Amino acid sequence: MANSSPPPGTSDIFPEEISSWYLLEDAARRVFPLYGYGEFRTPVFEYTEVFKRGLGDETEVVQKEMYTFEDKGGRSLTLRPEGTAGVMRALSGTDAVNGNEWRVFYTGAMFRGERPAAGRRRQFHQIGVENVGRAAPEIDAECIAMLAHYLEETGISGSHLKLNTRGAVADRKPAEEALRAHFSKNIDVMCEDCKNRISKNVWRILDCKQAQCKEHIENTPDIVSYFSDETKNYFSKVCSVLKELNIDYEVDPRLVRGLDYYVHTVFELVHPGLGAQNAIAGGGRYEIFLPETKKPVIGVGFAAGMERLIIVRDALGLPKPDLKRSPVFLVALGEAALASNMRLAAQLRKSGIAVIAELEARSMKAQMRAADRAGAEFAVICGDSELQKGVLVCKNMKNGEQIEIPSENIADYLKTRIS
RNA sequence: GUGGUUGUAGCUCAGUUGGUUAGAGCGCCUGGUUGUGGCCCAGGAGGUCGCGGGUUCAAAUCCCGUCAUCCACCCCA
Repeated sequence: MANSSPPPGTSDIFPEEISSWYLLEDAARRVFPLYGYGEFRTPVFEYTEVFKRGLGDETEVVQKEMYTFEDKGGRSLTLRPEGTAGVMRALSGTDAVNGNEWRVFYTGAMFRGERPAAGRRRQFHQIGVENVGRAAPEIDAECIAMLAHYLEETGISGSHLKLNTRGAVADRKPAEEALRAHFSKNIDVMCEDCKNRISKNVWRILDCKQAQCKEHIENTPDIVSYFSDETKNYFSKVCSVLKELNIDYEVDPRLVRGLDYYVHTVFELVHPGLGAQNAIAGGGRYEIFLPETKKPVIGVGFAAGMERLIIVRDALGLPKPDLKRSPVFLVALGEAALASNMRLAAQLRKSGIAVIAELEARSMKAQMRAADRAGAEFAVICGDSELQKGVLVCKNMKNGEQIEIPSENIADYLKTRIS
């Protein structure tokens, strides 16, 4: 047991647990194309700049959670901490910059150098969706609807949607000023983090959980009043479309997300089945400035945490498909049978039957035990007498019945009987 | 990065105020059945007690350090 564990915050996924992952990926590949989204794959590492300019220099993620390294050519590269920035980088070379719409989804590993906890890993996996190039509240709402649809498809129920608006870029300044003015009155009694946040990212103070900050957060001025009509109209349109689509949500004016690129709609899907990290998915509308474009690339999207989805599925007691299937075990008694079984195994596999063949000619008892453990539906027994007669003994492992089958018919016999 | 928790066999865990050859259940192997699994019975293999140091006549047990785990803070998926 000495060194069998991988680096902190990473995990091995053994074959017996992989079915949960297939289930989540399969659901994504089924649902998202129904909305016109195609799968997109970007590198797991990018130039460090891609994330700095994408997520914002002052964000937690960029400041202290990125896995950054220099390659042999002296380039600063970073393991992607999230999926959006890379997709934007890729799409900035397309007509998305002119407002032509792209609909893509992705799934893959992300990396953040945090202390592991329940539902939080250093290498974790996300399924994400991006609608790029167009801005319309209807798209935001459809995106959320698609997330709800996806979740339904994975069998997860009982999650709760929180919704908020961060306002248009132009609206930010006045709101930020107001917040700063409000908090600066009491900042000396607030927590260290908040003292830091007041200059770097006032918004984050809103979801501080420290007791000494709570009361000052509670009497925060109504931010909405600082927003323009454009922002208010945009947000109320998102809400009304969600209502039309029968999607329940709760407007949470404190919902602030940690990435700087968000504008207008932000949302988070939380579930009680998790620990303290109760968000299973989150997203919103964003604008990302790229050096090679004059206008920002715009879009709306979300990402769901696959580990967290699996935790919730397990907490809900949802079944995992059983993928362990080795319906036929070839028992060999003696050297001649061993050789003939190798040929038989190859033949059966080519006709689509999953086979485990004995490779050492151990005792029959050991082989039968192995067949049982492999979950075989049939044990096909071959020894000298069978070779002489040109037959194989086929034993049904469920009911114990066994029958001699002419060797040339074995594939057909098994094919019609295995489930 | 900051707190706390745990670390004994492949797995889940016992191990009494420090005291001889460190245990159980499950799993694994062999036999009971000269060519028949699951149940039962008998036997067997398997442990640097996370690692390093210290205290002691004596350490799995006490102390320090370290690594890893899990959880919380933070942040987010």
